[in-house]
Amino acid sequence: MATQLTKDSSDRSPESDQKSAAAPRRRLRAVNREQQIIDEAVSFFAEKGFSGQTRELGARLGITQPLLYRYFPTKRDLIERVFNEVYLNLESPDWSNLLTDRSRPLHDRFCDFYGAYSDMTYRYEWIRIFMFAALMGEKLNRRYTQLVEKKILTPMCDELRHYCDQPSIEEKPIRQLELDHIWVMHGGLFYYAIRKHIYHGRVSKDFPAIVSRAVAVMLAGSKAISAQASYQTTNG
Amino acid sequence: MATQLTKDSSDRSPESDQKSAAAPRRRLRAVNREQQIIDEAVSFFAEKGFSGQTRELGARLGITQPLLYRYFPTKRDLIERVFNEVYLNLESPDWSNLLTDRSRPLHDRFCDFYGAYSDMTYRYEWIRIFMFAALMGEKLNRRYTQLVEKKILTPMCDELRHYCDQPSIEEKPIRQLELDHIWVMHGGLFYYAIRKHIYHGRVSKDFPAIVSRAVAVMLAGSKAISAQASYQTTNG
DNA sequence: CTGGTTATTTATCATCTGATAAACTAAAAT
DNA sequence: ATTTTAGTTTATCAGATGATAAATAACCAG
Repeated sequence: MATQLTKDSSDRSPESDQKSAAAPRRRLRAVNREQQIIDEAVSFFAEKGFSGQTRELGARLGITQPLLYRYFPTKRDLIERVFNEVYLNLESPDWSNLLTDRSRPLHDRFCDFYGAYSDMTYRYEWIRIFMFAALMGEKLNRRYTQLVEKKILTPMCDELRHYCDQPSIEEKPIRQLELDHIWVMHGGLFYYAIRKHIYHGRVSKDFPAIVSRAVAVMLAGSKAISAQASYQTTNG
Repeated sequence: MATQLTKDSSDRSPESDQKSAAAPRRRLRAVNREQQIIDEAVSFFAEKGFSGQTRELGARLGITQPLLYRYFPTKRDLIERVFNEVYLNLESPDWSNLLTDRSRPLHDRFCDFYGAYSDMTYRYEWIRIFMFAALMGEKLNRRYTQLVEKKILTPMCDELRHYCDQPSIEEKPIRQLELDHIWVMHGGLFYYAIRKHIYHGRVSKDFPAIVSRAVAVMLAGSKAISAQASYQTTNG
């Protein structure tokens, strides 16, 4: 209670007549200001969640809160723009090319993929906004995980089948259980970013080493297991 | 203003003389009411997050909002009790006994552990409250992950070393990278619950099958990898 | 049945918070 | 220099929200 939001305007004496230091209210072109707001909003909402208040966002930008409403009709509209900003990059890259180039060892392909993928998504802002959105019940997350299943995990699955001398996904369709198996590795690596950026826990810096080992174990283990009948796809 | 808080007292006609249906304001003993509030608060905050409003919580309980403040001085106090309720169960069970019983196959031990562990933690309320708390910056999560590392992952690591004919953790201490390796499987399985309860994504029902396969692959893969020099602990 | 205890409600406060309208002013146009 | 445009602030609203005090009534003891 009584958490004063009024900043320190009270303890700034009215005698402070330093004109130059007073930051003479610079004006930006609309397009620039809008982008500036979005950029700061990404950082702000990533830190505070979407219940963060518009006045505080304004303060971080050095502008007043009503100015936000010149550029975004509602807070919700601003949030949608933030989603776009963070999410838009995801459609663009075509990971499957990286994953399915069979002229290279599978281990290397997976490692390189996670190098690129983690650069894009294992970031403080990305991870946290993604999780905040998920907890809010945004549809964004389901759409994204479906995209991941289609564009990343399914190709991975096919390559893994090939690696283990098993029929391709065209010959034998993928079951959810098989996707979930790949999800364990994929989610396990993603969880590294969750531990880092959401739990603020201690994680080793050498993420490529984690990836390399996880991939190596997964490949070797899958090959060994696929030799046993019990883990084969049961339809046959 | 004039958002009527009085529930549906307005649209209940004064002629409704059904004494029984009118729910004549039952009183509970303080202890029972307190527990009832906590139980509902767990469900409520799990769904809405901790920015959920006390009036809505009261409505779900069929009581007025000020009554909450008879039992909990502030909303924060109620939240702390919710943390306790969800978190308290964690200290009690001693997983290491289950994990370190070398008279049983390691695969079975790991599978049984995840059966019990998931029953406790892969629940809607637990997962979501845990994630909400983490995003709020609560210290609960770091404490918990440290507990997991100490009580679960470290024993697992030791058993895995033994399984791969490597020196015990007493002979050669565990590095963070090695913990992170186990974290990939552990977090990967936890991520199944995240996909289910936070993303509301499609997951296969047969979680034990996922565990069994993930464990089998991890064990076989680790054994295969440990034969290669490149993935040995480098100090030696 | 009566009176006391206390669980519960009603009424209300103070502040927060998203949003709007009008005044203001820096920068561009003439 | 003057006018015009448009970026920004000041003032303010309406509803939301955590919290408090006093009134009410259900339950229990005698």
